Amino acid sequence: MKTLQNAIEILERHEIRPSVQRTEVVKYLIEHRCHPTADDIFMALSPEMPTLSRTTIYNVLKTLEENGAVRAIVIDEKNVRYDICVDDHAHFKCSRCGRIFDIEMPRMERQLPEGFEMENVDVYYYGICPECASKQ
Amino acid sequence: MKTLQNAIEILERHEIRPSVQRTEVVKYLIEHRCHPTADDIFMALSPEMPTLSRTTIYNVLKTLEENGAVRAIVIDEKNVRYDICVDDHAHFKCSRCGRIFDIEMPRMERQLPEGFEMENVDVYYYGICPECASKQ
DNA sequence: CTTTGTGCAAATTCTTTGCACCAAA
DNA sequence: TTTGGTGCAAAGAATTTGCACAAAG
Repeated sequence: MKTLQNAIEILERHEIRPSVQRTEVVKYLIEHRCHPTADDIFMALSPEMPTLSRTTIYNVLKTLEENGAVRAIVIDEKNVRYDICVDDHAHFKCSRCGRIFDIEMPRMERQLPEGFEMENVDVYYYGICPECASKQ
Repeated sequence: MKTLQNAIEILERHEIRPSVQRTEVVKYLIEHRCHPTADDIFMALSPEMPTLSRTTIYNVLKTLEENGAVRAIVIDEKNVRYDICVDDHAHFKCSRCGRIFDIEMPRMERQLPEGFEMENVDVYYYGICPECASKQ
């Protein structure tokens, strides 16, 4: 399983010490590119790490986000979702099945008004995914 | 005060019965295009309507959103913000002062993969607003 | 009178805090 | 031996639910 090495590399590249918990969270995010919530991650890791705490998940995700290793997705009104940072991409949320898909970032001419300094853009599409569209 | 007439019109256009509470919420959203939260609206209307309940604000906003009269903005991780639906526009959040600005929607070539049916796009910019940028 | 809207209190959910303990540099 | 990381229990904040009463058609 080389995802482990991969996870450690990501942490080190972002100057985060690769503790067991942090490594496991990153590993999970690499293997599950389905934009999990903090609780999804907790529930998934909890069985193999019985003493794991939700607080730790929140701590880890906060650290990862502050250091640019993950990206918080707020496409959902309920809870925040997380995505390992790779290339820049947009998100598509299917309003029928609720799944979130990675979508190529649209090329857009950024014509911000005078004086606005942009650091980042998030693009969220809403609609029906191919699967839901086909069945009905 | 013709905002009242305006508010009633908006409600009727969306086939929502213009109760006092609904009309007041819409009036507030028309007059305050600063993307308030449910609580902002509650706090603002509460003094003149002492029996008003937060539940009602949530109910009203839900109805308005379901009928397309307002738009929920989830640019913020904490709470949902609301915007009266007018033309299509993007949002810019200043990471220094936290204010949210309306920005012209960027022209973008939407090249969604085969099969995805788009209903809506949200574009959220993050950065520094002119005011914060000028005062260094 | 039947349906729709309002609002209180309580419950729920997601996230954060305070603090003590453990581990690594 | 000091700093950083983890995790429990409790607190906090935003939103929802259940239910009863009020209002409108």
